[in-house]
Amino acid sequence: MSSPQTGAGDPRRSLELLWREGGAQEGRPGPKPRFTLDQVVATAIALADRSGVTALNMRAVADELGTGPMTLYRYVPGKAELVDLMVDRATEPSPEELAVTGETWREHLALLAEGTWDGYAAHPWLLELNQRRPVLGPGSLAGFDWALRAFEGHDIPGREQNLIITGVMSIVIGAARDHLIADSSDTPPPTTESEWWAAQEPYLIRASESGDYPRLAAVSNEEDAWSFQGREAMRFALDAFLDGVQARWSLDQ
Amino acid sequence: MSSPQTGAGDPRRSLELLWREGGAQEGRPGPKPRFTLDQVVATAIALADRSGVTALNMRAVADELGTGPMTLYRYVPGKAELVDLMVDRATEPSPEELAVTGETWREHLALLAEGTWDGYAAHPWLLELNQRRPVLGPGSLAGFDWALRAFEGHDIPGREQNLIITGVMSIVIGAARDHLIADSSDTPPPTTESEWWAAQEPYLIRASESGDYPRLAAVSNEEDAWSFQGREAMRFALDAFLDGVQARWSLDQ
DNA sequence: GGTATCCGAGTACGATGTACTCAGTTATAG
DNA sequence: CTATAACTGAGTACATCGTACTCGGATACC
Repeated sequence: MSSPQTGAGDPRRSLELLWREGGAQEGRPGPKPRFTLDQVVATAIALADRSGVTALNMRAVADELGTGPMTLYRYVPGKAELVDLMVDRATEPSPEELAVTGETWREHLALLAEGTWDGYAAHPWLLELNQRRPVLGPGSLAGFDWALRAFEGHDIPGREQNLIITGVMSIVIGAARDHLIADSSDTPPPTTESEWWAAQEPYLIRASESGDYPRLAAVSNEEDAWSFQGREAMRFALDAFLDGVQARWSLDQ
Repeated sequence: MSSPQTGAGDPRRSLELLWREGGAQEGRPGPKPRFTLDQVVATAIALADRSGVTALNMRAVADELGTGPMTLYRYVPGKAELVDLMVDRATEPSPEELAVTGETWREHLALLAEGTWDGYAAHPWLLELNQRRPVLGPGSLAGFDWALRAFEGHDIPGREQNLIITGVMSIVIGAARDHLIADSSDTPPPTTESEWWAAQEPYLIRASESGDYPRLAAVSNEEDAWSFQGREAMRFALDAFLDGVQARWSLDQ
């Protein structure tokens, strides 16, 4: 029942941590830290990947590192800021991803969508966070900068470039939220996707038959009305959106 | 640092509560309940509207009602289920909204988008929730059924109707998340939208100047690259998406 | 009126984030 | 080489929040 909120951390602290390039401070008295910030963040991400967001708490991360809960506070000001760091790190495009570029603007944006989708598939806890405003770190900026490659050589105002990329991201995140939330293995109740719909079904049938939702009933009568996978839903909306974008600027692919 | 997760409640319990039409049980021994489930839910919504999701806890809701925390558990099995009820109630279209219909399918979907946007503006805590799979109650179904009116008289398969509506919702929610999250008045740190960006600015400038993000730097140089309001961003993506939908089925508006 | 049932409230416990403290360690100054 | 100063890691403890358990009292049916 408890989960962190991204961006709830003091943005100043999060940004400071995000942007200080692992600056190993030299020439300081005292022992060397036993861990690095990167290690802490990586451990927390691994834990979240494995056990979901509800299992992500300071004691668990500390256990994973073989230390006490309070030791973590030597590296991050609090849990909220740790989550900010996790998000930026998990959002960072890999070198392989950075190396790829779509042949056309449209193909590039499709790659952006697919890559983002894959990212959520690998780190479903990202979807479970309360993402408020994004904390912009090196990872997110690298991703955004890569996305902007789509428009190189085209004459589109920066404002519209932003709006287009934002639109793509909204579509991907929306579809991912609907279809990709893996009920983190060990959060009770362990309701799988099928159990979920099985529980709803009797009520939906009754609702259909009640006559209160005539259009819903009509649609539900069609055989495959609800039979689409997440990636499909994402592609559908994405393609329509990009069709519209293409027409709007008479873009040559 | 703590917040509820929608859909984390046992769906069976939530659904049962959602669909039992305030069935006042008659002829039972024992005193009459002091409150109704509706009252509890309405109180919780009012509290969340006023103070945000972090202030929404069982003790606070109980205080609001002038009773003890445990009394609430006579009406709901737990906080998660209460939140499910709140979501469905807050999502329910008002009678006035239900009465309106767009002249064209496109206008209807635009009304859907605007109405949803307004709903998030009125209940920003909806955006702060970890919405997992939706728990379908009378409110959500009524909203969906209303949305489906867009396609009455058109020959579009139900599956595509669903996909289109889902796409619209993704776009609205994405834009709302980016622009509408009102940092709930009293959650620390009380960072407003402008403070937020002010904190990020120096890092963004340094990032731009570092040369690591050349495309981002180019875009940021344009005067109004980031100057759009949320509703604008939503309309932009929505219009492009609907353009694409329209072309795809050669829809006559 | 007896009785079965249900309501409201109080007490208390477990989980979790984190403030505070202190002993031990180690890089630098002399 | 030694003294010093700062910093690290760990432990203890408290506040918050969800909620299990329990019981006295009220109420409708027989």
